Amino acid sequence: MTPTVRVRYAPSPTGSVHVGNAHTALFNYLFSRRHGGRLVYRLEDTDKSREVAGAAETQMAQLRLLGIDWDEGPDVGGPYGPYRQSERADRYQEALAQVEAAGRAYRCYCSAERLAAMRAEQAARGRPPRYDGHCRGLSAAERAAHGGEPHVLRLAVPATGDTVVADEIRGEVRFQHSELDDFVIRKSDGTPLYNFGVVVDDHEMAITHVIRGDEHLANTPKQLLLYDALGWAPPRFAHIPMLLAADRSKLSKRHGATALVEFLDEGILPEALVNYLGLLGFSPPDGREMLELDELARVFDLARVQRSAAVYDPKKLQWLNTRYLKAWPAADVAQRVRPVLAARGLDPDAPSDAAPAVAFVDAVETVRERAHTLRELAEGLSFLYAPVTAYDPAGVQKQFGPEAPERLRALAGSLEGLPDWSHDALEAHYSELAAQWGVGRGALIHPTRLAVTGTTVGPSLFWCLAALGPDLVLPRLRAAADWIEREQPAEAARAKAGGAADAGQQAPT
RNA sequence: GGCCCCAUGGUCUAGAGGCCUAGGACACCACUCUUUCAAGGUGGUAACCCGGGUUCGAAUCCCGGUGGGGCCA
Repeated sequence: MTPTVRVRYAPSPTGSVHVGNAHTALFNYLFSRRHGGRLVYRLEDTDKSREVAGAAETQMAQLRLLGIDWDEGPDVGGPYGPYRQSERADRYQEALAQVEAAGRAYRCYCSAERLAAMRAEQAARGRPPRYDGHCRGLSAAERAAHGGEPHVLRLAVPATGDTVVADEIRGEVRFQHSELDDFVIRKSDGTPLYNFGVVVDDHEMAITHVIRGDEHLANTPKQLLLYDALGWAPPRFAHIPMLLAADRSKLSKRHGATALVEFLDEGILPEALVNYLGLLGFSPPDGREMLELDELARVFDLARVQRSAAVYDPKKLQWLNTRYLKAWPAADVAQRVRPVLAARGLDPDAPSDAAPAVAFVDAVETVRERAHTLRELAEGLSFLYAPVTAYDPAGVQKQFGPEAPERLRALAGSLEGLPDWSHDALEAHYSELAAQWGVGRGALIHPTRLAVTGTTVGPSLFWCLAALGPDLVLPRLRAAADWIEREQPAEAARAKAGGAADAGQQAPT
């Protein structure tokens, strides 16, 4: 009878969710789902000085955005609560008293000065800083003499022997007791230290597997010693690789976007982010690259988790995102892009210009071909739902030469009566005009694109024209002609005078 | 500084002694497609950190070094 797998994710509410934390949360989630277990969300909110108001709620919301949810936690409750460390003070006190009563810990009255002097002396002799056990040897009488003086509680670590961490990923890691000192488990103000708190929480919440970042491996022997002192059976441990920045240093704010929301704001799909995170430090047996949350959960296996830290690469994330954008049904993508459009004041159902001739999903279907993010998709879509308010400057230099106004007007005129506004008909019409006017198609196509979309990039021009429809295209063509004359009167005048041998030259700036 | 972990191309990784003249993916480069930009297609550059062992045989096992990271202060 193997007990139900119970894992936990225990963040501090100090800010928004960071990719490293999301990675840890994800691995815990995957492991729990894979084994039909339970995921516990525990708030490590004892350090009130670092706590940020509202951060706990924000973090939970952000994780849920990724599709990661939990079975027990501060917001959903559960049979092993409370799930906030700040509400568990009495449990820590009980356990603290228990270790002390069992004689596994002792009070230390050493002053800060004595400790500092000791460390200085150790440093001078090139020794590692370590408590010398001064108060461990105190007699009952000496102890009594200290009475109620301020003190800390230290764990009495065995002088000899070792503690072995049987890590699920790294195998057996051995720590000599002589390397560990009698570490403090209760501060002079009575509060427990980190290592003590986790042990109590993990035990009382019946956690079976502690899956956490590699940086905790070195804390594990201390925790194991604590389990022993408390007479509790320890859980299993699995230390997963940390996430590193491109320069292989620990990920931090100064390395650009590391907060989950920053990616989401850029238009990365939560599904793509989860997929990417799932591939850092883990790879499925079949080598597939595109796996959504449920598929990852199906194949997740601690035995396939990498031991070395992983540098996280936004480029690959973007590649995955692009793949999702193309793979999903257009209607789904359309739903995702609506809020992004709304944030820019655009509503496909209520365009601020005349209504385009294309259905929204169809527009998404086409425009998504060249988008890497929802943001780019929204940008690519905007010419359909809002007037062109500016022209790409580089494009203006190239395409809006002195001859442009006349051509644009002529184009508008010839397009005016066109009975068929389909892609193919428009393309045929442009080919004809180009031949008739003795110019290359590009000389017509590029200025038109700039005039009707404001940019030099986008889907096939003929698709754009058909999508916009004559009601939008004709006025934009004429408006662009007017704009050019207004902005570059000298050139326009010269062209009109007929002496434009150097037509197409750059405008003086 | 002490202890611990880690080490396959720029990055994520496959590889659990012969299947490896080391595979895939991202990125990069070239070509191609083309009305633009992407996407796509094709091809290419690029790695087992170093040194010793063990073995008939090592990317794979052992030891040492180096490098990176973490923890403790």
